[in-house]
Amino acid sequence: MDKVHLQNNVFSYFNRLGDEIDWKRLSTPIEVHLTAKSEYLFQQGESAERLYFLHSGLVRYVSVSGEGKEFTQTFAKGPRIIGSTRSMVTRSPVLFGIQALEDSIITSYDWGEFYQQMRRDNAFLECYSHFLEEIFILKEERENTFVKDSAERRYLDFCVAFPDLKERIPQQYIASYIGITPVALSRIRQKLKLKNRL
Amino acid sequence: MDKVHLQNNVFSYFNRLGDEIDWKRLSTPIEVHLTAKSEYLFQQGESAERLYFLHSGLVRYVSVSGEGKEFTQTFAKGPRIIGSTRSMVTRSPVLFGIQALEDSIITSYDWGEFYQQMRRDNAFLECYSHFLEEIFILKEERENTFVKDSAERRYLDFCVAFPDLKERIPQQYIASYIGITPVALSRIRQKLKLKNRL
DNA sequence: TGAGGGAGTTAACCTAGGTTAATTTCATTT
DNA sequence: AAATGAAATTAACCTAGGTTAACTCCCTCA
Repeated sequence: MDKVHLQNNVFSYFNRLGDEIDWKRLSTPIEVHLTAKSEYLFQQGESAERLYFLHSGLVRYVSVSGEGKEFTQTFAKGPRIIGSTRSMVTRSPVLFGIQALEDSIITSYDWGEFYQQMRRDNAFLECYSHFLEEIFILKEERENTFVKDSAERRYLDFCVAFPDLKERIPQQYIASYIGITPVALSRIRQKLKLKNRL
Repeated sequence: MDKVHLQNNVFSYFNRLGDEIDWKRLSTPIEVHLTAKSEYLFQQGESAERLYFLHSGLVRYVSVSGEGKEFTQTFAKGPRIIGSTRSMVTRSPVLFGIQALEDSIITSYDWGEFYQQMRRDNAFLECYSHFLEEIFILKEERENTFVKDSAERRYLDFCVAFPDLKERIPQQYIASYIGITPVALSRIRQKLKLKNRL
């Protein structure tokens, strides 16, 4: 599990989105983070101007409201880029923390350096914009779901979108992902159970 | 108001995000749309794989739920890029229509051709990714607002985010932007009025 | 073995916002 | 000036989900 090997994982992930990236440009050092279950990679409010890559494991993005209520923005399973685009780009504190739900292997680069070194590489930029397109589309879908759908519908959608996660993570996190309390989710599940009995 | 002039508007808008774009690459023809107040540039469900630019005027993005309820995703004032990133990128039907709230001058390019012609230009790609970063960040903020804030809070935020629009557009569209019914918005405004009397 | 302690369930009550419908206000057309 | 009609307000009633709290399962750890 050396750094070279991990770095190659990251490269091949990027290469899947658009090939011929000239990785020789990249000299900024990779950093390794081993984040154990329930620990935080970084906390809300810190500055996390790094490009993180989740090699293996499972995390959630959690943000806490002024009144202290937790809200799960999303879940992410490796292998996958993670982190806060907003914080990287605007050089401002992150609006959410990243918590490991299972032991996770994560690496990171300083985004400022990474971007400066790679931004003249056309293949990289194209790949970066495809990544942005993708996360934008997901956010747009999520916006729609909150406005148009009931909590019950959102729960059913969650079960389709993350079929394996339903068993793997505590129910309260699912509730906070669909934007309701654990109590309300329990009620909904109860109702669904009765409905399917008929 | 000839096409050359309009095209220059679009170019200089892009150039503000990142200069030195080589516009000589671009040969796909620009198209002009004059969309009168309350008319649609395109309707939900159509294919709108074009890069639109709103030169002047005001529009809203409207999507209609299965039950026939309207929801306003956002408002856009010219000059600004408009359209559906999702539809452009995934070549799928748009999930919302664009309706003019005031007479608007809009131009468009076929996105497939535009992108093919410009994608080798580093300055353009960089500028495109900055655009994507920006719209992603806005969506993320909007996601947060729906989960964490009350409708009253969202209304107050709207008034700050679009100070001029409060007077310019019908209240029902504001309601549908913050995700509530016109009746509920009216109630909230009433409550705020009383509160500020004290 | 048994004593926490967190996660989920259930029930009772509360509240924000939805629904329907009546009323008013204002803008446009004739 | 009258007539139409859409937009906003208000009131009465309803419902989804929040809040609090009691109760039950585990699971862990001593």
